[in-house]
Amino acid sequence: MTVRTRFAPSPTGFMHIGNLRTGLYAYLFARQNKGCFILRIEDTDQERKVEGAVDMVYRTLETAGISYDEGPDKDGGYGPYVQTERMGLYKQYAQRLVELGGAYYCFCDKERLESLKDENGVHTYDKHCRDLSKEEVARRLAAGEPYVIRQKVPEGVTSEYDDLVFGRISVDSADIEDGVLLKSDGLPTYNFANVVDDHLMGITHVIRGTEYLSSTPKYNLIYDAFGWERPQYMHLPPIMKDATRKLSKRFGDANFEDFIAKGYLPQAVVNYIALLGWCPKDNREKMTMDEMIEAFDISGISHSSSIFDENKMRWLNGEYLKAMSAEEFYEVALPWIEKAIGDNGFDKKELASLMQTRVDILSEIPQKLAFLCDFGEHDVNMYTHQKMKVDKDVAVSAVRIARDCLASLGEWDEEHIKECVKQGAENSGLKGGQVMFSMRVALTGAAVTPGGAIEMAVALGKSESLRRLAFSEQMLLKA
RNA sequence: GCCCUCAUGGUCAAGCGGUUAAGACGUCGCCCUCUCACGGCGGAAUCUAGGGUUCGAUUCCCUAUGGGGGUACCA
Repeated sequence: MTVRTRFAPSPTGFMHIGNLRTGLYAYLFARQNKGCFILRIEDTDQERKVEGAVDMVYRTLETAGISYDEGPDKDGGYGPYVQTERMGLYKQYAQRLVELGGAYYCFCDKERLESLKDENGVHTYDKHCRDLSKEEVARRLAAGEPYVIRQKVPEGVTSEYDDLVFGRISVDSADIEDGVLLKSDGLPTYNFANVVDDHLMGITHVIRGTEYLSSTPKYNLIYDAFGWERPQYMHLPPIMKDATRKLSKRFGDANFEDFIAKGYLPQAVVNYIALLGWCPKDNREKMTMDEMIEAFDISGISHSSSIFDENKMRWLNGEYLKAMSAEEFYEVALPWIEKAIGDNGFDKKELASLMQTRVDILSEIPQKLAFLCDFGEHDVNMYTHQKMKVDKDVAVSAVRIARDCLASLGEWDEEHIKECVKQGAENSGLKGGQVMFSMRVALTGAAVTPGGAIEMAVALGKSESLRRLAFSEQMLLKA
């Protein structure tokens, strides 16, 4: 039998990491088993619906590299794939379930339900309408009384199933309420819509969060009442923001698109979230999508929740950046480099190579390149380096030496500048390091720079370098 | 309250009756070094508690504690 899994997000805002991970696992599992991965939009909650959220689901899946075989825009014969477009179905199936003895009409009003609450404010339906006679139901229906359709949970049984990750889950039917399947407005509750849709779409493996772990026995009873084959279940522990709070849509940073905007690579984010709650047999961490499909296995899925750690995701992103070829990195870094240098004619390729080992996420680039456009008076204390025996006075001569020898230099590249400065240092009796150090600070006006003196000189170009050296020399003299 | 479920360093985690309890992030120290990175080396840091079972429990069972979820005409 072909494996069919589905991802069923609600379009209620952006897609956070936890949601995406659920979709990712469903995708990995389907691909690994040469099965089908289906996208279904669960938009029955009109009140929480957010404009444009459906498009965002498409966009997110696409940039994350998760492709689906069937979905609203990709009919596979099991459509429609948007719940609001399936509305007619549910009432029909609910009525059929009544006929099959798995559900019943209920005419209880809000007040009566309200009065059922116990001291904890929890109410359990007392099955008041469960045994209404056929005639009475027909009569009240004909009279136009408002009604809901409730699940008729069998009494005195234990509903069990074997979850693929958590093992056997069993719940006593006494603990299962006769819940509403079809609301008084004729629309289905999630519980019911899900069962009907999953069955009709031929879903073989239901993959979703643990919030459904303990209600799954209840859903299984519906499958049973219909005489439908139950699917397999794979419940996934939640991703937490900290020890006690789940990641929520309000925790803005958990938004996939925000991470991309912050300069994370989609594949790095996807790789990281795959690792939250799953560990491959060989403990690998950096994996391509194909490698994940290959390595994915249920036994490696964790049973406990895990805390989202952006720190580690940063590191992983840095690994991806460092593993890129110079050209690839240049391409992704370019927008950020341009942001940093504006219209100035610096060599962007050069700058990119400076940045590649120095950033974990692309958004760090502008700050690290700030020295290119921001130069002027700076603190002379930066010229002090005890270990190397550099102080303000040594720095003045060092900077002058550098300026003198570089002024007449023809070829402005790493090799020539290096040779030139080395020679200048030798002739003057200063140590190479002393000149380099002073020159680097004089060129940038910064204590911390993304590279050494030579690299800074190359990045700045000849005329700008000489201008800055002269400026710093004067500044030191005056100090 | 009741039901389901989880519990290894700060974090992600391996482990599945006998281990010096892996690895990674972070952190600290050292090396490299003109600063910062990169790279290399090294350190500190973990089995929630109490009972069982067993020759032997991190591992199996029970209980407690703590966390998460459910208990809706939300999903």
